[in-house]
Amino acid sequence: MTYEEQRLQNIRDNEALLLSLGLSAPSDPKRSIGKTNKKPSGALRKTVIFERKRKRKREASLSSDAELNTPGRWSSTLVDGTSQGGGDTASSLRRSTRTSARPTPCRTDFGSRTGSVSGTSTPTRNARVEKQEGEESDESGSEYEGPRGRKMVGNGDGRMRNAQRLGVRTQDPKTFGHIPGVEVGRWWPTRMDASTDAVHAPTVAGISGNAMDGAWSVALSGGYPDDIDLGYAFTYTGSGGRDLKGTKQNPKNLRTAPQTSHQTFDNALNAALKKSAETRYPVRVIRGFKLQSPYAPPTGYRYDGLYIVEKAWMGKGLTKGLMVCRYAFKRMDGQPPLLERDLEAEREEREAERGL
DNA sequence: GGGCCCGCAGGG
DNA sequence: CCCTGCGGGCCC
Repeated sequence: MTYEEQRLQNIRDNEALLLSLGLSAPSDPKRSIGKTNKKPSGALRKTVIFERKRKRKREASLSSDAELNTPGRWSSTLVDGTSQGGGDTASSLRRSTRTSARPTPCRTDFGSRTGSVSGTSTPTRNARVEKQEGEESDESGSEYEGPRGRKMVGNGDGRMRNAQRLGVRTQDPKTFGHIPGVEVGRWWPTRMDASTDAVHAPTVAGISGNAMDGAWSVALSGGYPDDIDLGYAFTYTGSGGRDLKGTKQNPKNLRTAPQTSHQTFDNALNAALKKSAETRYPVRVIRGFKLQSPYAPPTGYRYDGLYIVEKAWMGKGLTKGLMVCRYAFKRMDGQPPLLERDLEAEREEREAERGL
């Protein structure tokens, strides 16, 4: 079986799994917009069509604030919920993303928060608080007003480059549920910025959590192309099984690498999601631009709200038949609707910019 | 677009 | 300290 055959087979299997869990459609029929007489193969067909149409290129370099401000156009298609707040459009959501992304005033004690389930974690204080204060003091001209922090570091060979620096974190990411002050739909240009806002702390890892408490958040970034994303439900693949060091002769010290061994639930992050399937505590979800899905943002990363891990199991992965840990997620009810990409509108916008 | 090589959080 | 992990900037 070729890679592509295996991928499509896994997508079919994952879709069938979601179907068996009753996740093939939103749980509340009233929340479903439009005609939803989808055939079981509908989601797969949609995924395939979408991937054929989608451009992989990241639309704009993130060096310009003006470009940071244009994560792409959205349709106002409602996916699994009714519009909340009456007349709230996708554009207003994006606007609020920008205007509310300014870091809140520094607070050094996180204290207890309502909605926190863990209550036992002791967040470490960010050591760069003082250094960060005073930066971006004049934000009036900055369209993206989210967390910043760039510093030049050596590249090991005399060259210098911009380094990602975490901003001032005012909330504890090791808690369950929404982060106070962070609305569903908030958008960031990078993982580091999402980490600063405490929605998803790891800057590389897809899963945040531990085996004892469960998972607080996950990032969907398209690292496993056989996962399926229905928006209100999706499958997710665990971590591990990759050789990140390279060979002894050629140590790459990579952050990601092809899978070379089986994943297991002994992996702390995989165990965290397995635990979440037992506790049914909510997991924050962010979707990234590399995710092959109609629900992925065109650029950057977006907070899409709370999901429940409905099931954890082992399955065959895409690489050499190696096993992976898999999970089925379902979106909780009563949240703002998801945004669906409008590829046609994005194409028109690109052409309009080209014509300028 | 591929290769390189870093920064970062979190856990052991 | 060490290691892992669905990043990202910048080189060619």
